Amino acid sequence: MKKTHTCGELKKKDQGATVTLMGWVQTRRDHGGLIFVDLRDRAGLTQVVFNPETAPQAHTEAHGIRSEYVLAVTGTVAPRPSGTVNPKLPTGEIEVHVTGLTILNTAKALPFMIEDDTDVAENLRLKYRYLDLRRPSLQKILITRHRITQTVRRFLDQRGFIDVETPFLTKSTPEGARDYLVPSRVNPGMFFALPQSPQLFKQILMVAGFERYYQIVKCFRDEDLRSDRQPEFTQIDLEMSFIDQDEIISLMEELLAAVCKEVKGVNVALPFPRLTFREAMDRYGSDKPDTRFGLELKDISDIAKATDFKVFLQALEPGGAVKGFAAPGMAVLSRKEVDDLTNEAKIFGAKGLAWIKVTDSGFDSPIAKFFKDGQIAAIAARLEAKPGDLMLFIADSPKLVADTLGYLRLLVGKRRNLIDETKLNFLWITDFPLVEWNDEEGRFDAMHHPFTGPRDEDLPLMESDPAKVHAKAYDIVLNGSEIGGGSIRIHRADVQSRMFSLLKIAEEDARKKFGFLLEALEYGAPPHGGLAFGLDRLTAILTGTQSIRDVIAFPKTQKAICLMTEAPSRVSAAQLRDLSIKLDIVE
RNA sequence: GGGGUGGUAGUUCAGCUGGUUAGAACGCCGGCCUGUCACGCCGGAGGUCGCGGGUUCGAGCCCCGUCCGCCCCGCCA
Repeated sequence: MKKTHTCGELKKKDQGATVTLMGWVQTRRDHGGLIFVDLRDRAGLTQVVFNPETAPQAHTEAHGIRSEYVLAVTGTVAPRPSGTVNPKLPTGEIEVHVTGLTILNTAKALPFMIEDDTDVAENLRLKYRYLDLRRPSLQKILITRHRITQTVRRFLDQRGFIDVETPFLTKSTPEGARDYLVPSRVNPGMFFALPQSPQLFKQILMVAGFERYYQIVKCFRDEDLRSDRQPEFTQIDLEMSFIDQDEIISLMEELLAAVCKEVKGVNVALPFPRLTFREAMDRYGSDKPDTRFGLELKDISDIAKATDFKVFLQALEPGGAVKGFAAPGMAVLSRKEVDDLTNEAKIFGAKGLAWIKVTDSGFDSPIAKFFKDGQIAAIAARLEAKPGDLMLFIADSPKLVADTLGYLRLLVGKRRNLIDETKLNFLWITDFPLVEWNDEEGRFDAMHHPFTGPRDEDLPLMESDPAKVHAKAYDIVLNGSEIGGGSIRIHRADVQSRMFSLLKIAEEDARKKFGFLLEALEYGAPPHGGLAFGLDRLTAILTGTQSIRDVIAFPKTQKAICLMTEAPSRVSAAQLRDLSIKLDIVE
């Protein structure tokens, strides 16, 4: 017996046809006489009918059917009697009058129901992931993910990119995130690392002359999880030779446009807007701003300096900033609600949240007494605040001000429903600093990674004023999420060694860690650069889901555990012995 | 490492100020039902109140510890 159709495709025009469907029992409605079963497969639902008069044997067998039994049914497609058409189902005009039933498998009573609008605890969903994944909404997401990767592969193939696999068992590099380590049995005491990204390999492929490389590939980072971070995640990774930043950016815009066209049917406008890192931080307090709404931050340090408000004055002294924005319509907030906002600000280490309500008659604020005539009005003008608005201010170091206000801006945007969820706002962030100061270590760290090229015009500053050097690095942001990033790489060994000395990485250490790349750069490395997209995040945004766990078939919990397989787990003493590993755990 | 939040029937939840036998809905099981699609009607079973300790005459409820899920800070590009 073979299935002839899916459960999602039969229509009125198929009436009279003899068909065989195979699928799962969504629901059974037993009327004593007639039995209705909604049969489900990945394509949809079809109602099949067991009639005791026309098919007594099948009807008798159908009594034993339960939810999620796996059935093969053969029967005739018939239009539904008038008045019983179900407009909610694509197949709702027809039903299948069953003549033959085979129960292919039974199912135990389920831990939860297979339906889209479920609110089952996520730990149960993850334990029984195979049941969770039966839900059409999750299947739809994974199918969309498939369509995204297919579109990407087609596009990149057409543009001359070669799919090359790179090793998963590779070399640990202490920079960046923590590595997942894999012990080498045949080399006792030695470890591979799972790649945080194929970064070095794709550069080597450029040296090898592949010119255009791509890979849709798993990456591994042993850091704490978030709703948009899994320990293993997928990158659309690519690298090109003989190109500059603008060429990569416009090609990637075409790629993203093709993806949006395919999965959303939307023609996104090209080119995408660009902001420099500086401008993004100044205006939005974030290097991945959500530009679907306004509420831009304004610097009021100059006005604050002239007030008598000690909190502002003390923050400004050591090079701090006072910034704020106007939260529309939030002047009605109670004292408690404003206190709640203050507590949100404190998450980021803010010592407090200054606020001024703008009313029809003037201003209302506990700090008003510290301001001289006209100062509050000047601030309100700067923030373009209107009566009914609540002006919010943070005074602290520039980084803390940006982090806190960037977060509050998002919070207000969400609470005031200012975000148009139908928008797809792509945005490039460019001109990142090459390095950032690491106070704890007392040296500069690479902002992107140590192979990112400095802007040509900034090269002379690498030794004299490193903080002022800009990188040929770019991030792509979609609706406030960083969905990708890349850079033009350093392809000359002399620039690379200046970079290492700037980062206080000794020549010898550099040789030990990535000598193979440095050596490769000495054998005719072409100028090259690339980018990697976070496929999981991109898919999450395009499918409108909150957590990337929903776009990964078998995700891990916040403790990096797979509840279905119960990985990670203990291993046998023999396995450890093979690997020359002794555990040091207090039981 | 830290902050927040949740954990009571298979599931989602309610459970008052600590007080008799821990409830509801859905699901499940049995019976009835020939046009349902949230089928309907009747009946029934089902509880380690996450786990451990403490306070108390008495704990689902209070205290301490601990485990797990989720959100976040740190971390991570």
